[in-house]
Amino acid sequence: MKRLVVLLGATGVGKTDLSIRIAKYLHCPIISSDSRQIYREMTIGTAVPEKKQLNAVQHYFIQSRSIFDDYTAGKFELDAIDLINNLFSQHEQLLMVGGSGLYIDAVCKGIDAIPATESWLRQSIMERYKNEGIESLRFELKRLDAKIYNQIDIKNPQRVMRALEVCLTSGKPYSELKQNFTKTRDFDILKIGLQLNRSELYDKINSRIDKMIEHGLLDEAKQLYEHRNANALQTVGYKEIFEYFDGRISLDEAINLIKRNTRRYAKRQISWFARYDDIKWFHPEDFEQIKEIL
RNA sequence: GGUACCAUAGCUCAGUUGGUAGAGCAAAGGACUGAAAAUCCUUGUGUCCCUCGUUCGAUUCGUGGUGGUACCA
Repeated sequence: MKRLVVLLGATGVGKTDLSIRIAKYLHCPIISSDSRQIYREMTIGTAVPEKKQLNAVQHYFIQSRSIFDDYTAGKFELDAIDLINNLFSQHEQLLMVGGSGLYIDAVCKGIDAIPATESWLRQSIMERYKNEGIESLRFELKRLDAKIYNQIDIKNPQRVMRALEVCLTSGKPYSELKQNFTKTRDFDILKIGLQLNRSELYDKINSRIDKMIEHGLLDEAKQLYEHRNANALQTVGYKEIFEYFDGRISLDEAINLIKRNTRRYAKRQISWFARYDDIKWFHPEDFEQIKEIL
């Protein structure tokens, strides 16, 4: 059976460097499962691999979509599975690398097929949320789909809006479509997790942010400022700089906020990965030990 | 050196008419099937600076000290 090796871990832990070594060792390309490096307009703030690294190993999905594309985890599942099936005709093993938990799940266990929603509908639901508040949306959702109403976190506006949006586009209760069904893939999956102790990880994160600033994150953000409302730009490292451009905070404050928010993001990733029970954990320098299970 | 004010959670501070205390931020933990670097939830015991005194009881009042800030010299 063919095998997909999944390299995961919190942001800044050292996935990229190790992924190049693993890919060279396995003579295989790299499939990115990173929800932000996929956008071609963002480079510095998302810490895409260096040119040298991109040239050394064939990469897929890195900077392959536009921030105007409305890309989603659902599309990623379809695109990635398609690609993986093709690549398996030439490789025994493939390497997927990235820290976006939902994207990793989309590939490893699949997400339920749900009809695409129209963007005008989401717009109008968001308008309603702004004007009428969450209660009105909850009330309607409860009426349309009491089952999902009891399942989702109704304190979370995004969940309520999403559920409502699905009910309204599909004309069916969301609970009928969302079955949390785990697809069995016709390839094996090996999850390799990278771990550092918390203070070491936070140090690496902090110094990485300083480097991003040195490498011109401000210029990059300036280019993207006019598109700051795009989903893709709701991203740590950009939204704080936009606030600085708006004069709401100083540059120092923006940098400190980027560091803090990146640390929080890393913590959320760690929580997400903690629920997988099939990860083999390693220190990012432990290539020799990792080789033994490849 | 003198005078005034301050000293409470990692930080900024509130408060206790004397019955050992609580907000914001930070931090930690968690949820999460199409925005996911998003979004949401939960979590506050700390010699109330030290000393002696008054008191049944002091973080709260008083004395003395230590440190800080401001003004005066």
